[in-house]
Amino acid sequence: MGRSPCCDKANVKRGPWSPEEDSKLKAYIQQHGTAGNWIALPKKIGLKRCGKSCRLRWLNYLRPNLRHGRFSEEEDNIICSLYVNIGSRWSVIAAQLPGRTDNDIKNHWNTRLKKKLLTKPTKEQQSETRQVFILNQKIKRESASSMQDYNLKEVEFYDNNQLQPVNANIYFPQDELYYPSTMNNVTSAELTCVNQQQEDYGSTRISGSTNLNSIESTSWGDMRSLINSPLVSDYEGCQQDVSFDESMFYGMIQSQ
DNA sequence: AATAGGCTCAACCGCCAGGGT
DNA sequence: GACCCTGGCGGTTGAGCCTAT
Repeated sequence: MGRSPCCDKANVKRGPWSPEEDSKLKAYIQQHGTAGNWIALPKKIGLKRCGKSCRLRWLNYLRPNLRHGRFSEEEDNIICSLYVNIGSRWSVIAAQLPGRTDNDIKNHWNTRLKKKLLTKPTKEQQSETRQVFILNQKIKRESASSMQDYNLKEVEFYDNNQLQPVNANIYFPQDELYYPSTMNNVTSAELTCVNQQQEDYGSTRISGSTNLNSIESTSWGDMRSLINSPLVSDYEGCQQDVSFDESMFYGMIQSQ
């Protein structure tokens, strides 16, 4: 015997909600709340809708302080970072983006971000990306160039379990913006500390290459561990920055 | 102008966990 | 412990819109 349905499907209306249904539901919930029982709600209001449908309509469309419309670049970055870390736990991701629903984020990911981030670049694009990066690294190292040569991209690393943000700075080559979506492909990284007190940016750098494969998994959480490693944290008085070995850029996606 | 194919997103489906009996 | 009910969640669908031909 199968499980019993949550409502009598023959007698409930399905499909898009009418403005009248919306206003009935909204007015009732704003006045009385849900009383912790969605299933009983439509009967009380006089709606021929399934309780689950009412709940979804309220959560995704009618409740106050919802934001619809285009996602900002910052929101995209947060979604991507969290997706890399925790996967398709849309409700957890939505909790980090006030005003956005899990359904909105899921749709946005499935229709736009997934394609944008998971499309493999052509070999030509990879080669071009690599050359640009090498060139910028060369400029950075040899001429002790100022920070204007690089776009500062502030990224929040999230702990795998607790979702506590840890701030770090990443410098991307000028005019190049990369999404950290393919960090799972990373094989090595260079951690760099930069002392802001020194004019010569390059000469104060300490660095150490670390093979991320030697750690259990390659995730932003592990990047956090690296940042907090003795190599970096023992170097007092320095600003913590992270730069990447060129091999990390293989497979990364260049934004428009 | 007509039409096919792609895209978006609201809504639905079904599974699971947790609480109550 | 078994069963039922409900809320919550992620995956999927399909109607309507958009765009290219």
